[in-house]
Amino acid sequence: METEQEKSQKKFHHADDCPITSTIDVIGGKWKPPIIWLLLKEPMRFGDIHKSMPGMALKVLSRSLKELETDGIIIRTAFPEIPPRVVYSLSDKGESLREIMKLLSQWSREHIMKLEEVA
Amino acid sequence: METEQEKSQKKFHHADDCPITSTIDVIGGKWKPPIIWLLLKEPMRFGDIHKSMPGMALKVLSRSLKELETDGIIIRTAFPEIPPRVVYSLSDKGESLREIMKLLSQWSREHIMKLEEVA
DNA sequence: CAGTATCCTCTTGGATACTG
DNA sequence: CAGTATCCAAGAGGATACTG
Repeated sequence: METEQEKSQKKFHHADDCPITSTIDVIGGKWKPPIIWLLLKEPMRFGDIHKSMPGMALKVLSRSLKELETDGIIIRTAFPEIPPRVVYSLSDKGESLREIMKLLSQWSREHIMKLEEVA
Repeated sequence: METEQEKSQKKFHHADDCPITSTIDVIGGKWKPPIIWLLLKEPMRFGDIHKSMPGMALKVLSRSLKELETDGIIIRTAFPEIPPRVVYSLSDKGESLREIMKLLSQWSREHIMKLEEVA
């Protein structure tokens, strides 16, 4: 009998069709994982996210947030105040990434950070 | 009491320190996931991997394989024959990605492909 | 405060030709 | 067969100045 993995492997012939690639497209890149990771803890304002990521250019943050919003991972809520206040939070779809994020983080601690201790 | 997630979030202030980012660095990019996915099924020769990924440039494949080898994910075995034969297989560390890959693939099927059916 | 606009560099990805 | 070498295009990432 055919396994689940074999079934889904038959589905793709190009990388674009690979189910894993399409997930990486959504959560991949240098800054999206830390952004999701932060928002998994609590909703945050634009400026606070920025402050939490020293080194990330403003443009990169705003583009990342826009893409995550387009992909339905996060929700942007703007309050019509002066000065403006914008809060980003995870959608249900974004929340559903929690287990994956935990696994990715765990794998890193077990397979990457331990090497650094040795080095 | 402090959760596991809170503990590891304290550890990073830059994206480079984010544990999830360092995992994405290893398995991210356009072609690495499909390569790992293929090798999770069985060891494969260079040419066969190439044939399985139409559209991927040779240079990209060889660079990806080299990086995966450097990161300890795959093992390169060259047989001293003419014509040469080189087989790539997963290391234990690569094999340990199986659960993550399954989750990523599953998430895609549940949250991305279903949208395409509607569209 | 929450972004845009501009200009820049570096990496990734890609097509094609060539080699041990 | 299993790659390299070369040249090129596109996008990600980054620093800084500006705006509603």
